[in-house]
Formats: sequence, structure tokens, C-alpha cells
Amino acid sequence: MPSSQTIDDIDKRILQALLDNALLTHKEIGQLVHLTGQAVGARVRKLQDLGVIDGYTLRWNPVSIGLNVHAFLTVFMNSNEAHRAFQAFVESNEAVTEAHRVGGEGCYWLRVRVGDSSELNKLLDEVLKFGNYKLSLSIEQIK
Amino acid sequence: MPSSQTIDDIDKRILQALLDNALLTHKEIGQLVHLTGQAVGARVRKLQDLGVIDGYTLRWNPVSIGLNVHAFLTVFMNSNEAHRAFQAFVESNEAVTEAHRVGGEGCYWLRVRVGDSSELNKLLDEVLKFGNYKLSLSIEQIK
DNA sequence: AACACGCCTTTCATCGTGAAAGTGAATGCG
DNA sequence: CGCATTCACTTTCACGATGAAAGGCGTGTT
Repeated sequence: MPSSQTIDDIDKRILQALLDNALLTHKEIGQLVHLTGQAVGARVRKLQDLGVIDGYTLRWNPVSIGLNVHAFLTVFMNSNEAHRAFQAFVESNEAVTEAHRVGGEGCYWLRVRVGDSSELNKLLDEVLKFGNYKLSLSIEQIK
Repeated sequence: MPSSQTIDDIDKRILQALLDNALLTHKEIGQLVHLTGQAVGARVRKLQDLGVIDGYTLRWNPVSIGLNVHAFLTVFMNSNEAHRAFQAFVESNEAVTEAHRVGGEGCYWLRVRVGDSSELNKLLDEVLKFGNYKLSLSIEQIK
């Protein structure tokens, strides 16, 4: 096993390469960092065991299946009792693709994807039951 | 080739499965949707060709490499001339992991990851050159 | 009824993967 | 100083996932 507990510079370069393209073979990564594919494989396994790598997923294009609206929502809660219900709402609503408890501006931050503004309207009505919000619509992702 | 241009329900289920775990073999996905691995492979290729699937990447844990601070930044620009410079700044600054041009609250929305609050401080100083901001710190991701 | 087309399955060769064994360097201990 | 131990890497090898090619089946068209 490679540097069994610590994460060195080579590990970070492997991580970076996989973030860019998780389908790279260990051999290809090995050419970047000057190792054999098997050595890279061992390091990747280490990164998984340490919890640095949490899983493998897709980069994809929601617009292509009709999710044209991409919005960010900062939510301000009305009361202190609504939190549990709000979290349940977030969990069950599939338009909410990411959610954080935050400090600073607002109580929660949500990423929302819906097909059109009428669906957004419906969602905002739901959110209003729990508190106020500020909305930003993504016009273009620049990074 | 499967339903060469359109995306049917099976495609969506394949997409969902891969979003959850991109390492599933085509055969395993095939068992979920009642197809052979090869048929699944053909559909995945179609999704790639159509641009629905944009690439493969990792789910990972930034905290494990010392990026303990996760912040959302809504930026309000000072002047109309600063946009190009701001976009260049965003592009070159590696603490900014995601950025959008937005409408609604603010002009830009940024996701920021840094190691500690002093690094955050430095970043905010940079941002102040372009405009004002509102900051939210992620306390816990709930989805 | 015959044909064509789309989508699937079957078959097959290739290649990536992880386990096991071996090499070499660095460190520790007598 | 020499020997053993450990650690990371390489080499070898067997398994299985993948994609190409060919064959089968249903549907729609004339």
C-alpha cells in the first residue's frame, strides 16, 4: 500500500486527473505521474478507503432533458419550529438538487432545477410556507 | 442504436443509476432496466453523443485534504467595466470551484472552498476590488 | 405479403483491473 | 557492520467488462 495514511503530491495529481475525467485508465494516469497502472490503482484504493474519494458520478446536462431553469435560493426561516419540516420538504422534493444549512445570509441555501418558470412558481409557493427567500437565476455557468 | 434521437424512460433510469454510481457495469444496469449489458452500452453511448452525459467525475471530500471552509458568495459589481476582469479572476482563482452569471439577487454567484478563514479573508479582499458581496458559509450539506 | 428499419441479443476478441509474488531502497537493531 | 524488516513499486497472471459484428424479432409501410 502506498504511503498508507497520508496524502502526498502524487495522490493529489491523481485526484485532479480523475476529477477531470474519471474514465482515465490507471495506466494513463500512471503515464502522467510516472507510475505503473497497478501502483496508481493502489493509490486510488487508498483514497477511497480514506474517504477522500466518495464515489463516481456523471457530469451531465440537465437542459438536455428539459430542466431549463437553474436557480439558487437563499431561505430565511419564519419560526424555529419549521426546520425539521423544511428539511423533510427538501429531501422529498426532486427539484432541489443540493441543499445546505448555512450561516451568514439566510438559514438554508438551495440549488433548484425545474423545467420552466411555472414549476419554479409552484416551488416558491411551497418554500413560502416555511419562510422568506431570495432568488437568483443562473444565466450562464462560467466555471 | 437505441431510439436514436430521443430520450426515453429507460435512458433516464440509466442516467439516474449512473449519477448514483458511475462505476456500475453495463450488465448491472441491465439487470435494473431489463436489458443486456451491450444494449445499455449502446444507450450510454447515445447519451454521450447527444451531450446529455458530459463526462465522468468524482464525488469527493474536500475537507479530507484540508479545505475546511465551504462558502457561497453573491457578488454585486461596482461598475460595468469590471466584468471581463472579474471573469478572468474567477477563472484563475482555484478557490472558486463554481461560478455563475446570475439574474435576481446579485450579478455573479460563486462557490468557494478554502482551508481556513484567513484564506477566505484574502479571497474576499480580492472580490472587493470588483464589487460588493454577500457571504453564506455552509455549515452542513443536507442534500 | 414482403420488405425495411430499429432495437435488441448473442458471440467473440481486446483490454483494464486487482491479487500475488518479487525487487529494491530505507530504516532499525543486534 | 551486517542482517532483518518494512514499504512502495513492478511484474506476472487470471478474470471480467467492453465494444464490434452478426443474427433475430417486431413494427410500420407499400
